[in-house]
Amino acid sequence: MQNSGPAPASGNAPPRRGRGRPRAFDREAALTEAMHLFWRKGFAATAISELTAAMGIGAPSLYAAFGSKEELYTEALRHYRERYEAQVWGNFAAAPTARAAVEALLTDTAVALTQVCAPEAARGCMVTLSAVGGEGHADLGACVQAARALGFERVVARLSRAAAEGEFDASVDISALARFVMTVQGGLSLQARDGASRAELEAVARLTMAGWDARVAD
Amino acid sequence: MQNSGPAPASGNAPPRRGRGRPRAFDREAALTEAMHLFWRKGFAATAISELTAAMGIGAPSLYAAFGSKEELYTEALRHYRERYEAQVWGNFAAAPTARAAVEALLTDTAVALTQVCAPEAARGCMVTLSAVGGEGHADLGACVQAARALGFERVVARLSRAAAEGEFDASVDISALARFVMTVQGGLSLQARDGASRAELEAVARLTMAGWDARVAD
DNA sequence: CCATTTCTGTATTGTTCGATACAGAAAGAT
DNA sequence: ATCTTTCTGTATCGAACAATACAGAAATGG
Repeated sequence: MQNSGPAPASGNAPPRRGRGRPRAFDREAALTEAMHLFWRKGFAATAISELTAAMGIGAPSLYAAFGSKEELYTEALRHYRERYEAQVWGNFAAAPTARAAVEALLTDTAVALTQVCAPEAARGCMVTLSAVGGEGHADLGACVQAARALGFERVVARLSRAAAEGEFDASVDISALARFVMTVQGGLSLQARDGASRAELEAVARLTMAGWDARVAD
Repeated sequence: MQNSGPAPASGNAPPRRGRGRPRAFDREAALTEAMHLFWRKGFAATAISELTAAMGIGAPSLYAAFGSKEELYTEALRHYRERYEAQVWGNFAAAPTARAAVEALLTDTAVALTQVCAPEAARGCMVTLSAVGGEGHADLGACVQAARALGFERVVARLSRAAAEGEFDASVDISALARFVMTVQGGLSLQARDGASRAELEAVARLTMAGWDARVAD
């Protein structure tokens, strides 16, 4: 039952082909296709037959390589985060001030959510919009919820540091401000899902920063 | 195939019992249970067997009364809006200024999203968080998307009126401001789904209004 | 070479899905 | 009372679901 793949990613310097017949498909490419499908349709509404068709493999290959539908979803989620996280959080982490970090977060989110990668690509963040928790898969739900909580914690940490460095005074409610930022950031995914353009989302980011400036002394 | 119920809700002064055996269950009560289930689990992840169990009826009664799973979802959605819309939009409509209207909208949304009605009730707005469009049901998806668009249009209309009445000057980008408000309002559902409290959501509403004040001359 | 190991494609497992056929029950109509 | 109409409960439909059995193919190790 447990994964017995050929030491899936233990390093990668020695490709370390196992003994038997080699896998005939690119595991990462197949995972990307699965990610796209889960992203667009969600967990429950995506059938194994759709996955195998999109991944270009048979069902036994899918189960041999990924274990189960749940494990495949978990890996697809990890793949998604590894692929897109830097796009949204990279400038946030590098910004010199908390204000610049939050502005970068919202602007980069607006850009990331509106770049069309595929003709019928999913719109909105896979993590933000995932409803897998309510669908009766508590473990997967906890997984995406933890991913969402991480974003909030990052903002809280950055704001705490800014407060310690005197970027704004101690009267600012850091938790409330962080939640405000994450509320907008999440809302951007909902807007993107309903077809909002990049310019429209960037305007939302600007208005949010106006709210920031109204509350935080520069 | 088409609904042949006894003139379902043509008025209600004459209960207007049809000819045959009377229905043994309360249609509205059953619809409420279906709404709760769809709200919590979504369309695809809710099985007919779960619905019949929660509604306390057999499958033939469900199909006789509601037609199909899709039609039941549509009715549950209508039921949801009829039941909760005033709670969120009532004060918005009655407010004397656009600012008061938006503030009421966000505050009332914060309250509505955090009032627990049932032990394991769904959290977040059924319309905002519905992913039925991506699940492969384009018609239902268009239905919820239209419901979401209506909120945006209401805010645009109120802001346009305010601009015409001179509440703020003509340089304000009404569409952008409305989208900002709806982005926050949607984001509140995501926060509520992840367990945010009423006080936390109300703090987000306050920060949003600070942003409003920063952009709009009073 | 042959043995071992692992993957692939076909076919199929048992289960659950959404939706109905059917017979009996409960009402109005006459 | 009898006929007609409509609802209820059981039992079930074909289709689709997630997951596997199995035999053959393709690689390594000896």
